[in-house]
Amino acid sequence: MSKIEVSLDHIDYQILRIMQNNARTNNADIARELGMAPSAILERVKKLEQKEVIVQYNAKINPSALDQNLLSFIFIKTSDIIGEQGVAYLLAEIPEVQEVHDIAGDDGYLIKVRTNDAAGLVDLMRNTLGKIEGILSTRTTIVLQTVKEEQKLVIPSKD
Amino acid sequence: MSKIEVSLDHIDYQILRIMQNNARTNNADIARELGMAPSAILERVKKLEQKEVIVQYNAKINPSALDQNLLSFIFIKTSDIIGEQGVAYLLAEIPEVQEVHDIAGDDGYLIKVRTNDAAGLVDLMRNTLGKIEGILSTRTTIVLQTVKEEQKLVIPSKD
DNA sequence: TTCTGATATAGAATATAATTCATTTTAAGA
DNA sequence: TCTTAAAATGAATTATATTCTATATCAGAA
Repeated sequence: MSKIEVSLDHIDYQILRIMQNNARTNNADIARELGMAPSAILERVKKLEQKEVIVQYNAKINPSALDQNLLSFIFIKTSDIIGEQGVAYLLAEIPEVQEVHDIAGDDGYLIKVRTNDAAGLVDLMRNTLGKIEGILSTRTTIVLQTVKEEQKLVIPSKD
Repeated sequence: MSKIEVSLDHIDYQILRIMQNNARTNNADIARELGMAPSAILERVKKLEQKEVIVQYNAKINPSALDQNLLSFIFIKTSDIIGEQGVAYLLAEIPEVQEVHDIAGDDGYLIKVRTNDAAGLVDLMRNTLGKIEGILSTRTTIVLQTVKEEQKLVIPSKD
């Protein structure tokens, strides 16, 4: 997701606000809500996609429906040189790893991992992380309960 | 998002896989891909929503398009009693706070925060977090670069 | 002011898709 | 085998997406 410089007007913001809340809202409904023609909405949405303002449409699935009940954050110290991110890319390839962040001050990464349970986490650390060259140490934080988990951005109310 | 016990078959898994990758895939396309009638897909998708397997449809927006270029994780120690989460709910109400997790071992929370820049973070900490009773201390980790950020779950390939 | 070009929108026409519903199929139990 | 419930199909209807052309809007140049 590259840094982009785009100019969005308040109609774009309204579209983003609607889409962020329900990505399956159809153009006709958006058009009705904003008092515009569906074709105009279609054009704007396509443009937002094309400018990579809208990156993706996700269905958020309840982890417990797939029996994925353990969420963990792991700090990982590596031998990666600053600016290089060899280990990071390896981490990013692991399906259970949802996020990989290069963090300041620790010569390392913070990753977010979802597994079935504690056994699954141990297994992942031993058999997957354990096989990655360049990991010097890890520190794991277990999530007991998630109170909020969204990726909604704050959208300006005016231009 | 409550814990749920549901029985999903491999067709449900396939639908979830498709929806997770593109929540705007229409029923007709899913039907074509799975070799079924659109009406059958419609029924299943509605059932998945109703059973709260699919929780929400999100549009993922590029943060930099909204000039939100700083991501931070903050560990927060509080005077919350175990089991009670007064501070957590206050944190969850802050729009810039995307996630609030109750974590093990630290009498505290881990939150994920998105602001325009460092000044925005300082402002948030001073004027918003600073006003919350019960916060004992904070430790902030700044994200320099995000290598991966998804919420896709690992979906079983068989029942 | 008047023209020009670029951009955005509306609105009509057509293509696709969603939705409903009656019928059929399937699978498990009696 | 019969019964029942759940799920799927396929046809019919309604709604939406998409395309296209004509207008409208606006900024800058003559």
